[in-house]
Amino acid sequence: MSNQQRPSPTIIDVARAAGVSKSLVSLAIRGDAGVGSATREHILSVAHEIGYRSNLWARSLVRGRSQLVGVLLNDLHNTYHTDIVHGIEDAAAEQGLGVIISHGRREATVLAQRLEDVLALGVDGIVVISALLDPQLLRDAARRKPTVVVGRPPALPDTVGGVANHDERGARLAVEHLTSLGHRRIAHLTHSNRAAATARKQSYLDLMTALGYAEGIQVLDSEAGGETELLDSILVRRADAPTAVFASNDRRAASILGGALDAGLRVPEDLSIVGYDNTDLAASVRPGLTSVDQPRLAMGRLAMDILTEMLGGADARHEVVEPTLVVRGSTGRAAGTVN
Amino acid sequence: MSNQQRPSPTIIDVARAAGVSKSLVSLAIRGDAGVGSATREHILSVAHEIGYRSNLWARSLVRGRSQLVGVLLNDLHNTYHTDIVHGIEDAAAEQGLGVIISHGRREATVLAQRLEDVLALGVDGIVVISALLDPQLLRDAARRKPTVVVGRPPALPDTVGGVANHDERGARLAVEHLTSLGHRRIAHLTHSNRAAATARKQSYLDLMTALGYAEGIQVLDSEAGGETELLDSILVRRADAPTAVFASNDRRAASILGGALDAGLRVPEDLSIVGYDNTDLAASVRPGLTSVDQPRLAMGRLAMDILTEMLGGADARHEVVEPTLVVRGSTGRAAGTVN
DNA sequence: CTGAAAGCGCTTACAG
DNA sequence: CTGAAAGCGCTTACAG
Repeated sequence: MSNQQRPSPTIIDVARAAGVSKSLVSLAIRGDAGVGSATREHILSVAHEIGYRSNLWARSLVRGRSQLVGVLLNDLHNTYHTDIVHGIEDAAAEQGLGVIISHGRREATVLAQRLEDVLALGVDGIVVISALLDPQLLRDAARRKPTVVVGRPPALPDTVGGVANHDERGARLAVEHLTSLGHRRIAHLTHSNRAAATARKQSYLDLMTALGYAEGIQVLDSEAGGETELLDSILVRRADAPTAVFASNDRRAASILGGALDAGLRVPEDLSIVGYDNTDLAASVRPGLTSVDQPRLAMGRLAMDILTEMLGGADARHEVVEPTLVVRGSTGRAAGTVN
Repeated sequence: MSNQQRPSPTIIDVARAAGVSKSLVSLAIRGDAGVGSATREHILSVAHEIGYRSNLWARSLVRGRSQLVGVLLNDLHNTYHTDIVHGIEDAAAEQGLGVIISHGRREATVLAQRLEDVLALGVDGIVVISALLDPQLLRDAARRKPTVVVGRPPALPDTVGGVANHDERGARLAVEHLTSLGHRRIAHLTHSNRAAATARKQSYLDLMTALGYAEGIQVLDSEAGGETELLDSILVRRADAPTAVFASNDRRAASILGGALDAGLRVPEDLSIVGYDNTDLAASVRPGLTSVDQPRLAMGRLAMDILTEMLGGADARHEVVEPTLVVRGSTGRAAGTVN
């Protein structure tokens, strides 16, 4: 029952047990070429035997780095992040770097605090998977340790690395898919005024206008009754009711899908729906959500690659990756359209 | 553009700038009562001015602890974990402890490696939110640092703290709900042979038998065609086809819900479905999933409370919490049942 | 190929 | 109330 922990052995204990000096133990453990192989074998086996483990604090203190990178998530809940983290971890492992994860519980102030915590912990670099952080905070962080952001903060300082998907093109894929199915009145359901959401909206507006469907434009605020408004206009069969909606993310798309089904509407017959991010949710609901997919694993790797370069002294750089469209059952031909 | 970081100031820099000795700086920063308030103010303002931040490595090295706890997740993807983590964080913050998160990407071997990494990092204690870890590994971890498991590993050593929900009662809630709606032929969709799944299955078997519905028992392996088998038997209207299914978790429940809808079945008219865990997914799909809810936030807090006790030298203890049932649209009266 | 010494940044007794 | 000294566990030149 007792949970007493005995102090873990140090290189001095190993040195004593192996009958050598502690510097030799240090060299042997780190695989220094100047140690005889017989000696090294002996020291290593003794170390293993007495359960020696290198003390990361001492090692980091003297070396001035920890071989650790901190990953900050906006929100643990968002499955969108998961693949990005995996990409980061894969690339980090290849560099012999460990990864520590922290998250802001969707609060910018909490996230800022976590950034501070992770920095205080002594990581060698930081990847922020969030657009929630203030550019000034990012700039400050970058002054302390190489920092890369995945996502689209309001303005990315050039001292901070960046990876983002091409939101304009993603939105274009969504709108083009719908118009190719014959939709002319396509609503856009959004809320946030973050850069990514703004870019998606603007791209939607531009393309609708360019295609000559300006009259079919309808921007709805998902947090201000936009969802209800949209569904009502379809239910009462208003002539200008949209036949399709492009939501700025899957969460909103799933929400309006649920609302539509609850109201007795058929999807996609009465309403086609496109989301953004291609999260788990998109595949879990019925009908499945057509959604714009960001190459998340690749984005994570890319972020870590940029960080690795910066760790090596290179300047920060910004990369933009191409989204693709994943078509599922939530989109179909517009009513009255001939195939 | 350049990402040069200047070395951060140490207490020696602060001491020099403030015109005092470095020990005094250390005392002042840690708020030692023996430092005059004027002196303390002065030192603190100088420290702030030159951007001093305490070096965690050095501090941990000399104090022998880091004020950090490691949280290990089976899988970042599982939203079930999120609230537990929040509970842990809330309780940890009250103790002035920081939290580091790591995860096993659903692989027991990866998780074991992460456990090792987190231990090597020098955390003061560990909370494992997973039943994936071998009891022997847990025992070894507990010998090094206080360890608490949330979930139900095959066998929990008494040197390891534990928090779990009462799976037998949770399963009972699910089955009782269905029988109260008139269901007599209730299938159980499961796969894993982990302790939690086994307990849920056994409880289902016991209750069905005790209620006299032994003939309505049908255990299906979700990974071995069980889902298809179940749906087919309903589609071909076999006399003994189940009218309801209790899935051992929400993921399986959502999967069979999707399959049922894809096959043109109505839920709950043709099939009632109950899940377990009450994850986000349960509320996102349509109809919403009736699901057994574990008090996750409370479980996280409880785990951290137990860890705090152990950090103070107390023995490990095991707690079991009560699940509740959240009813949504996926369950309804059995066909032919009079209300 | 091996050992003695200095030092990373901090905390902790211990004198004054 | 304040300062000089030792030491946490390690790595890194530097002699031998």
